Amino acid sequence: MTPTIKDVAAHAGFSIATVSRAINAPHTVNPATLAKVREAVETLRFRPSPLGRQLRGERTRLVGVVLPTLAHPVFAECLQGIDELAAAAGFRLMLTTTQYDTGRERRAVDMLRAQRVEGLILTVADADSHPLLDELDADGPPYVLMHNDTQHRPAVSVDNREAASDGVRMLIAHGHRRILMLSTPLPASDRVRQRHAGYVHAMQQAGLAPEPMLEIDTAADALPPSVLARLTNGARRPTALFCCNDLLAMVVMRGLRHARVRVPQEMSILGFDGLAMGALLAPPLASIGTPNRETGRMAWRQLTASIGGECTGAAPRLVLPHTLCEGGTIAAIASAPLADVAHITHIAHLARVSHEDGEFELP
Amino acid sequence: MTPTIKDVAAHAGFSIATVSRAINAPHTVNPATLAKVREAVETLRFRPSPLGRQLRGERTRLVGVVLPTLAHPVFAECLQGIDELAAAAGFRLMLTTTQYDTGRERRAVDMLRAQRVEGLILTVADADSHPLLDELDADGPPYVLMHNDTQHRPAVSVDNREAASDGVRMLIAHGHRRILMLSTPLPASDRVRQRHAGYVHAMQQAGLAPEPMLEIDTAADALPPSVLARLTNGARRPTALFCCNDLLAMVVMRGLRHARVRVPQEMSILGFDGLAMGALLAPPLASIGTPNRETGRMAWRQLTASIGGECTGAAPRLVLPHTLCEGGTIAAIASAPLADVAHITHIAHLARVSHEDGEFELP
DNA sequence: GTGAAAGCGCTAACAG
DNA sequence: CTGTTAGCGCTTTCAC
Repeated sequence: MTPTIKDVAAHAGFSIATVSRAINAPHTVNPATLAKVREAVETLRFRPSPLGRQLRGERTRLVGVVLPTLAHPVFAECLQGIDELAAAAGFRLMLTTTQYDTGRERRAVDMLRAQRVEGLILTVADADSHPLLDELDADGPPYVLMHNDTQHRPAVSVDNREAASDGVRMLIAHGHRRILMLSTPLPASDRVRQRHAGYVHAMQQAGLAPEPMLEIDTAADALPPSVLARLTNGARRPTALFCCNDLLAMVVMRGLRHARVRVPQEMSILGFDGLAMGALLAPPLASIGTPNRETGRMAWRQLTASIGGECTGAAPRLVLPHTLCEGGTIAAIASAPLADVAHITHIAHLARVSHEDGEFELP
Repeated sequence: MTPTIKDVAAHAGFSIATVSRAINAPHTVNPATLAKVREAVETLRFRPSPLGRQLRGERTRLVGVVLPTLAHPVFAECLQGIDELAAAAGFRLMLTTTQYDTGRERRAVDMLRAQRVEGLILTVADADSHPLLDELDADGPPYVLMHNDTQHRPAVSVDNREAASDGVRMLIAHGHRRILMLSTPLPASDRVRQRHAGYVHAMQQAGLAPEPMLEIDTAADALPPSVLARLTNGARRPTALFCCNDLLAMVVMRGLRHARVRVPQEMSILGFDGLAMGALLAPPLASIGTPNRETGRMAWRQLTASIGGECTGAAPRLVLPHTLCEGGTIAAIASAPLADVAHITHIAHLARVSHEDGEFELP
């Protein structure tokens, strides 16, 4: 069996208390004693069991992470960011995924609380109304939402509304007037809601008519005829598509390719996520980038601030800057000038970064 | 504070022993008592602390997972597979990533062993010679390697050598004779070594001359002139490229596109990994697919078999079937017939599955 | 059927 | 500076 502090004490010829002190407060023991204890620790290959410490109650050095899925690179990158800092700080990560299922979210959090995690980092389906989070606020360990875009709870994310607005304004600045927003058929997350609000805002600001999101089935091999018709026929035919995420954008690009619609000549495409892989497409996908790794890192920092300094009960909301990832999927087109374009110019200050965050790692 | 078994005992008017029994062996207590205890558990919202149980020593229900990175979809998908089964079985996952760093691998395993995990699932840089694994064999908890392709240790993976051979044989069957294998500049992992061995084997079997792997810097924006020259000039000019992974294949495809080399007309491309995203490229990337989610699941099963049934000390090696993901990046070309093509025909039995494993999940 | 008590590995008073 | 002791939350004999 693995050696315990008792074995070390016996081997070194001291009490377990002295061994404990030698390990946790070396300066309080006699150097000679220290040496003997260290020697015993070495020969027995003793590693103090966190369980004993954890049971004593002070700190478990455990943090729970709850994510919808790892199949989406955005969340995998966030987790990567958390893990970097957590490992360096000597914390252990307990991970669960939920597949966007509220029941699984609850079970996961219950399990993690039972394990006495010191804090939680989580991405939930919808953060605005969520009894689970209310409970956490009331009597739970500190937590930080990640990628959830809500005003009412501690969270780290980009401003999805503003980011979407910026993207749509860029499309408008390129001469587009009929811009349609596309989304996945899943029930709207807070993120997607915010992105649509941003789209609506930018359109109205420019005096253009926003439309409801058009839902696309990403599982299908091709775009259904009805969708294709909506995209390519009639006076309402859009000249640009704003896709609520990059994977959707890629699926749509494939669908258009099969339908012989040229991108960007006949249709401009803007995605959201800034996946590194988008830069490898032909043409490279223009997208709104979110700093995923950095989001994970900052969520960690916010959380440890709450854990360490008891001062502020809840971490504040932290808004990280988004970026515009330029690509080849947006064409400038000639069109009637707008009455007012003053508000468009401010996007110039945005850094034009190409996929800053996600560098691939090759196996 | 969170309630303990003591609080429940006090509330119900029984001893903590009875409460413990009511929870863990309900049939051994008086039904009336059971009801009272249950009621107390409900009102206090008592959740037994795993820490107490874990300290008692029997089982921690903790499993450690050590991966090189999550930035690569292959590993993220594996983890997804593990998590599915682990959560269902009531196990908790402790995760660490290593960035292919041996030092971090060791620290991660040390930390997890200290936490008294009941088992480990890990992907290491190179499994064949690895003191860490020898230690685990000697006195550690059971472990299973995932995606590491080695004969000498418990592992779940595809047969990388055979998979690579199958892929190269397919290229040969399409008429290709000058086939080059491309790899990333990283020090070779056991996987890449096996894949190259498979390439060499298939080439020699067909009487063709294998060549050393050509290393490509995937971080660069374009292919360097020297590489481009090797790929496009002279009599040794290859007609097909076998890339040791899909991301590399995509980078190479972009490089060729920029150099105005048409795929597949002037160059055929075969990748390895079967990333779902490959199907979204133009043309869709042909690749050798690995069942990642299933690899994770099977690694879990192998591990729990070792944990549960003390019978076999070590789980055996498990080889999962690979698949050929058809795409549009391979062209048939006319070429001199081979002396012997009998050995090629056997690839017909391989399932031609298009990206069976990785369905995207959209946020 | 139930309770008292010991002990898992460790830390933190409190004595010596 | 070091040892003794009392728990942390829980399970598990062993009596009653």
